[in-house]
Amino acid sequence: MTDPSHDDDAGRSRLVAERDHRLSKLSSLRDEGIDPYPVRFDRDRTLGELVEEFGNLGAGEETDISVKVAGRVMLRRGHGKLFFATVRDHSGEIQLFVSKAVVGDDAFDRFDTVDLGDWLGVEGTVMSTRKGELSVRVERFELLAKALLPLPDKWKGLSDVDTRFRQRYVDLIVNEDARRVFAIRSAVVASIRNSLLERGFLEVETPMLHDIVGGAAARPFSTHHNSLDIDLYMRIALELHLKRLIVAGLDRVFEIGRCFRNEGLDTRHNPEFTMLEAYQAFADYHDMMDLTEHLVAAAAEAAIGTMIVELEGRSVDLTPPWRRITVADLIRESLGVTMHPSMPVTEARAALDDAGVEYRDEWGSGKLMDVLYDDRAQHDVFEPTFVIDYPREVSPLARPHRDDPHLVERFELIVAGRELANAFSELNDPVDQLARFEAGARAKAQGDPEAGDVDYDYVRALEYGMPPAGGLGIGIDRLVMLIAGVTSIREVILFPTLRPEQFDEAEFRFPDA
RNA sequence: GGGCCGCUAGCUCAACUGGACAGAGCAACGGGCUUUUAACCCGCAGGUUCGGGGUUCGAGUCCCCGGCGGCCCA
Repeated sequence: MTDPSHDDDAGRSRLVAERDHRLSKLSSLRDEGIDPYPVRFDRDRTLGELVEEFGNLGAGEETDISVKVAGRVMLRRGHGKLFFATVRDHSGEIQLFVSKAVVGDDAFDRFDTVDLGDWLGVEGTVMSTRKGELSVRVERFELLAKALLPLPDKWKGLSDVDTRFRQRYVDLIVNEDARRVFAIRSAVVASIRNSLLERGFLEVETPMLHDIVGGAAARPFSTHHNSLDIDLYMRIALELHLKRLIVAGLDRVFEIGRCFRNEGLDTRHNPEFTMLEAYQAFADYHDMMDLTEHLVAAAAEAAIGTMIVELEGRSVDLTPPWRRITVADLIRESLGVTMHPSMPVTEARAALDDAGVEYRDEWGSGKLMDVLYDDRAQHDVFEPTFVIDYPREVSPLARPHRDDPHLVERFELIVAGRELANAFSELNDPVDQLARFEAGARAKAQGDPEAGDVDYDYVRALEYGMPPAGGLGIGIDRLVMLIAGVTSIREVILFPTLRPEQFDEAEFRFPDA
């Protein structure tokens, strides 16, 4: 390969030229016996801790307290025989004050070769500048890792969404808001986990590889196990294994885990996403509503310190209790139409015709009612609302309603027109469950790609007796979207699914060292 | 899958109804500066305008095909 220092930059991209320039800095350092990628650095505090400890230093005040800190160089300001640099770690930022008189001529020249994006370890004393900026007066510094590629615009950051998601590491370096969203995500998950553990729930992990499809209506990803020579599916839900544990007598269980659905990608769907499911013996769906209110409100409080969230220019108040309304009442309220799963199909179809909603011939009144709710009523629900009592036809794992056998004891939590949670009083009658599995299997045989299989082992489990139980599923990604106030699921998933990038291997060839 | 919108320097963006050599800020490079705060000042360089084809005296701009992305819909 050519020596970059003698290479002709003409005709090459600015990026390649800059990278080559930085590569030549690497070889210069190595020539001087300096390792540009040393093995470790002993810092004695984080930058956040440094700011916390010395934040009240008066302007111009200097200490003789020596510190060792590390961070990435984000800004640089040269003044002849003085450099200012801003370095950042995960916890905060600090200014470096690098004086030629303090570090000496050689080290000062070496600092001149430091690039934005480099990681530095420094040792020096804590001081405040004349303008009152907390700084470290650098006495020694060490390159901890060289950055070969330039950072995006130091002020505007990176805004191209494709690049932001493909190179999330760059997004997180330069976009404060991206860091904020993932801090919120971590706090939300921690809060939910803590809330459930406090209530006596046991956290479990169940298989992601399933031999049959069940627990939800969705198309699965298929894979193959070589040594057993069987096809397997990535799980589309957590439900059926967790309920086996309720059969087992585990009483209260939950899992926070990845599910996979082989569907399109849009602002609300990623092929892999995170679900919380929790099951509580001896409880019903009313108990699960109370639990949901607590989990969501506590998560918002923990993550952003308030239950008022801002979304699409509107405020949503998550303070419990939330409105509870039946599907039938909601349809009546927003469309002026009365529907019930027991109504004649012709009348149900007429209601959808009036609303301009399309349907299929094989759908019964319950399915038609659910579709009308889904298409015409759900989107207008903005404040947190439990929509309850769904048609039995669309809820194969939920228990029949205690007052109306055409309905099931089920709710969805709707916020800002989006479904955040789904829960039931769980069906624990093995005879009824088998019949519903078989109905689903018939639909699958007739070509419904989202229908599931008969899970005989699950029916067998029910035959051993599942206590009455309430179950709850919450889409964690959507909950984080709500609390963080973002409108795309890709904003809350660190590495969302993307079309693979095409690389040119020639761009990754390095000159001989 | 359908409709609409977009793709210009490493990043963020300009470029009139088709008109001259495609510009600017940041980053980079060279120089100056020992208290800056997106430091500043001087200088210099950087382009397959997503790709291909077409129309035209002339295309970043218009047309066609393709790629990638975004939004909306199913």
